[in-house]
Order: sequence, then C-alpha cells, then structure tokens
Amino acid sequence: MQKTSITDIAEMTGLSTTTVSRVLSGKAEQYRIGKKSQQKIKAAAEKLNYVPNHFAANLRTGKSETIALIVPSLNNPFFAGIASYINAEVRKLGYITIIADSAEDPEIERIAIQQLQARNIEGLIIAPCGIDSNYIKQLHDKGLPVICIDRYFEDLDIPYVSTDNYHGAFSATSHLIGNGHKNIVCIQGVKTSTPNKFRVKGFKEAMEKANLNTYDVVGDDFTVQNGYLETKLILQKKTQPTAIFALSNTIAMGAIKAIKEEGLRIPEDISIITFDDHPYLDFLSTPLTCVAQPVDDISKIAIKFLLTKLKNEDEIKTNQVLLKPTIKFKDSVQRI
Amino acid sequence: MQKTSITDIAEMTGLSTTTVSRVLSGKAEQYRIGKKSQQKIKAAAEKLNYVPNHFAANLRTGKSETIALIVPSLNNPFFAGIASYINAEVRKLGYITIIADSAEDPEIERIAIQQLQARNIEGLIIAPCGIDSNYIKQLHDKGLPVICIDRYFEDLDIPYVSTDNYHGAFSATSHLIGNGHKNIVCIQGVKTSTPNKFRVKGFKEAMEKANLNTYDVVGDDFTVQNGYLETKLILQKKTQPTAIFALSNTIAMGAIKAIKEEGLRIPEDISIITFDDHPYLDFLSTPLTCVAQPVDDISKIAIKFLLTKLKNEDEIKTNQVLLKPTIKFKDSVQRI
DNA sequence: ATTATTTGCACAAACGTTTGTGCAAATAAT
DNA sequence: ATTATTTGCACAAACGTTTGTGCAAATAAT
Repeated sequence: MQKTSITDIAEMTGLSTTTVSRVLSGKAEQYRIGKKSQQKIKAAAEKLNYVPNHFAANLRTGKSETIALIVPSLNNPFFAGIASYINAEVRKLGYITIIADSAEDPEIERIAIQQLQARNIEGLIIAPCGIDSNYIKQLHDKGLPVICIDRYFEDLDIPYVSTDNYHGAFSATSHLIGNGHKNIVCIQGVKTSTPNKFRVKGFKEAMEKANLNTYDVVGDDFTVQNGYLETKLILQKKTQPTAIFALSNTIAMGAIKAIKEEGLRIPEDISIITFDDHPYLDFLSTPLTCVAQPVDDISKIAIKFLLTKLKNEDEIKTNQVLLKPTIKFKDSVQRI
Repeated sequence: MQKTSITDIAEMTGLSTTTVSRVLSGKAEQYRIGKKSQQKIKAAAEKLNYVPNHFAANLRTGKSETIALIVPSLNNPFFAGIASYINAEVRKLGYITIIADSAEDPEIERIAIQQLQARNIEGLIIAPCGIDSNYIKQLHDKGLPVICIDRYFEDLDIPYVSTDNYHGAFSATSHLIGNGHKNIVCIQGVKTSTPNKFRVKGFKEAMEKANLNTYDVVGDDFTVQNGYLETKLILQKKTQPTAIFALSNTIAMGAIKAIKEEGLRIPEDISIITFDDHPYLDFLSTPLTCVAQPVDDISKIAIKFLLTKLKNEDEIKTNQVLLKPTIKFKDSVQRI
C-alpha cells in the first residue's frame, strides 16, 4: 500500500516539497506561491490520490488534533450517549476522538491514559473511575488540558462539568415524599464516585428534612445486575418500601426486572424514580419518572472548554461547572 | 508540556538512543544489550516519566496500530453495541479503534475515510452507508485490510460478515403466519442497504410461499421516527394489519409509540416482531419477539479477520460470512 | 601469545512533514 | 540605466523514533 507523499508530488511537478507542502496546507497565499504552481500541485495531488501523513505532520508540529474520552462503561447508556455526542461534535471541529472504556478499573484507566499520551492527545475528557487523582493531576499539571465530566475530584482544581447531583436527588426524593411516601429505599451505584456521593447526600437530607430518619441506602454499582439483586432483597423484607429511588437508569432497569418477577406493578404496588433519562424509558410498561441529566450540555461544555484551551483563547475563569438537572414526570410515582 | 524523549534518557544514562530504543521496545535480548544498561535505562525511563511517541515510531515503522470503525449511526443501539464491543476487543490486542459515524451520509463517510487514512489506519471495519463502493474498493485494492459488517456489496469481493438477513426475515414472517396472521405490514429501513434488501426479500418470499400475495412494505429509514410515522399511517387504514414486522429495533420503538398513542395493546390488538435484540426489549410493556443478530460474533469475526491479515498469517479463504440469527420468542405475537 | 568469537554498544540514515531563512529573477521606482 | 522592491520559490534542519551495519573491547579457543 505505497502511499504517495509530498515528495512524489514535488517530483511530478518539478517543484520543491516546501512549495508543495505550503500549497497543500493552504498556506499558498501566505508564502506567495504562484497561481500556476498552485494549480499544478493540486492537480498532481488529485491525480496521485494524495492523503497527507498526519503522523509526520504531527511529529513536526506537535499537533495531533486528537482528544481522548475515557468513560467507566460504554455499556451504560448515559456514557454511550456522551461518547456518541462528543465523537460527532469533536469531528466537526476537525479533531478526532479516541474513546476508551475503563470498565470501572483504575488500572485499565491508567494504562489507557498512557496509551493515549503516546498518541499525543491534545486534550482529555474523562469520567474518572478511581478515587486516586494522582496521575490525572499530573497530566493537568504538565499542561495537558483535562476536564472531568460526571465524576470529578472535589479537592482539586481540575476543571469539571457535571450535573448538580445533590440538587437532583433532593428534588426527586422530595417528589416522592410529597406524594406521601415515607418508606423509601435508595439503590446507589459506585460508592466512591462523586455523583453517587452527592445523590445519596441529597436523598438523605431530603428524607431528614421531612423527619423521615430511618431509610436504607443499598447497593454499590451502576449496573443492571446491582439494581436487580438489591431490589430482590428489598422485596424480601417484611415491611416493603413504597418507593425506590434508583441512582442510575441501569439500576432502574434491574429494579424493574426484579419487580416484574415478583409480580408487582409499578406504580400501584411500588413507585420508582430514577436518575438519567433515556429514549427507551418512554417505552417501558410504565414510563419512568426520572432526573434527566443535561447530557448534551455537559458534553458541549467539556468540548468547548478543551477547544478554547487548545486555541489559547482568553483564559477561562470558571472551570468547575454544575448543571441543573430536570425532573421528568411520568407514570411511575403513585400518590399514596 | 515538554515530553521526555529517548534522547533525554540517552543523555541521562550516557548511552545512545539506539540502545535506549532497543531496551524500551523490548528488543534488548535480540541486540544483546547488557543487563546493567538495561536497568539504567529502565530506571531513567521510569524517573523521567517517559511515554513513547507513537507518531514518531509510526513514521519510522509504518505501523499505526490503529484500526477504524465507521458505522452509519451510533444512535442506533445495534451499531452502538458493535462499536462498544469492537472498541474494547481491539484495545485488548494492543490496537486502538477510531470510531466514526457517517450519519447515513456517503459524503461524510468519504471524508471520514480520508481523515482516517491520514492517520495511517491499518485496517477498516465499515458498515457502508452508500451504494457507491468505489472508494472502499480502492482502499481494498490498495491493500488496506477492509471488512464490511452488516452492510456489504454483493457484487464485489470485499470481505464481509453479516447476519443471514434473508433467513431471519423469512423465519420471523413464517412465525407470524404460523400464528394465523395474514395481513402483515413490513416497515423497512434504508432501502438500498443490503440487510434491508434481504430482509424484505425474506418477508416477501415467506408471504408468497403462504399464498399471501397482498402485503405492504413501507418506510425508508432505520429510525424511531420512521417507525412511528409509518405505524401512524398504517393504523389509519380501513383494514388494519394484525401484525407488524419491524426491520430494526429503532423502527419497532417508533411503532410501539404510535400503537400506544392510538390506545392499542400489544399483542391483543396488534402483534409485532422486530429485527435486533436489545437488553431493553425485555423491559418494555410487552417484551418484543425479535430476530436477534449475533452482534458479538460479527464483531469478533471482523476483528479476527483484520488482525490475521495484519499479522500476515496464512491467507484466509472464506472471507464472506453470513451468520444465522436466532428468533427470541417473547410476548408480542398473538395467535389468532 | 596469537587468532577467532562473542558481547555490547554507537553511527547514521530514514520515515513524511513543516518552517525559518535566504536568494535569484522579475518587476517597479527613480 | 541604475537601484529598490516584490515575487516565487528552494535549502536545510528538525520533530522522535527504529534499524542495518560496523566496530571496538572482552572473552574464548588454539
């Protein structure tokens, strides 16, 4: 697969590689290359099917025009949506995204970061899976533009954009309470993750504000299976809760499965409210009331942040952003 | 962000870049580098936080260790699943995947291919969106390993791996007919795509084999909206069909939405069967009977094909593969 | 003690770009 | 007709690797 290089075009046109390079990279005017030469070069490039060697250019310029996205799980529709959106948007800007899935494993994440560094990424969007911020901080300190999404490090000044999880959870819980629910179980995800911590905090404080001081927070993973197992356990209990607050849509899916298996109905027998929206939620037996995160906005802000950093436009001041979620009321919460 | 290079390590250890390179790329034994030198180099690399410059290496070796995946729409869960799977598997093999979404637009696809070529991809997995196979054939002829998935070109010898769509559609239709359905409408996707053509063919032949010679095939896109609109139209008709055959899960989602809006029940009022499986299908009000494509197998075979080509292992003979789908019987088909 | 072999490494070129600089030739200004 | 300016381009170095080759120094064989 012998590729044609700038040298081939130089030979064909009798011009130098310098001139060819300048024409092909759109700097013809700047360097005053004659019209005729420009045309000859373009014609030759066309004819030889020239495709620039990005790696060679990058080696010279240091610009890879590549950004990286690392998420804990592409199987989670929330992250899949983000990945798809970022991938498309970044491409529009002439950059390329390399997507990595850390599978909630900090070691995989670390290796992925190394691989990505080797590919000279110019920026990193990451939903970090670990609590160890060390190597991410290193990147940031080295000057690589980094922005955390969804999950972040509270104590560091690494930029992030995420949902106001506390607020969302507080509102959702209050909605349940407002509908007469007193016995509510919260099924959580990865305990150490920032979103989870704030969601649990919001849940607890809403409960306590309503003087409901005995409640359960169970589970430990943002997966369907975790939602399923925990719900199974919940439904075994003598005094069943009247409502479940699932801290992700994957957890909610698991919960629904368990509830169906036990022959219970939503919301007649048990109410449910979940974090994350998803197109499919509307097609469920009972459309789920949910705390919708502004996925597109999160993605957009992350990209914008990176790009302005890359283009060295004026310093961005506020680089820690929390976006308000919106509660979408559907049919899964029963007034009791 | 001054990165450390092999030269820095050479200076630090007092050895040459040659030696450093050989140690760091695991060729120390081959070139008989002394143990002490090896250790010094490794220590220095560690200390200086050395990350190899992949681009420079690629420029020298011609190996980018990158493959590309182009799909028509990451919003389609079918392709999202494939993307996620391939991304993970390819990474395990030390390669990296660049994912592109052509948005069903041949022009975007063409540009994406160019961008990817510029990044020296070593292989391409593509679900081509166009009917013009020209530039894909060019790549193939140039020697770039290319494999089509899902969609392919019948008349070319470009390798592909896909589902036996004809068979799947024939079986699904027969299943409906076997349950007493005579008035069945098929909602199709992108008309020119191979899967669609074979699915429609399977549908038609199954109908005709049962002497049901009047049937409708409507629609033109693998989207929720297409499924929604066509179903709306179908339900306006005087003689409503007793069953709908949706040629993708996105189409099925749209159909369900329309059916719900009209206040009809599945399967009591209308049966439905769809192509594509998806975890969410089980959680729908009525779990959908579906023709499940072997997504993981398709991905696996595509990757394996590319990798053996890349490693120049013995020539692969059969490079056009059709995998049998399986029908998953759930609750959306009513015996009438 | 000489010769042959092995060990351990360095030289230098190359991959395909980009870019600062410089210099003829062509044109304009006097 | 001379000088000043502009036009149009080429030279050559550099980015960070890898690799064929060659050559001392160390060791082994005679």
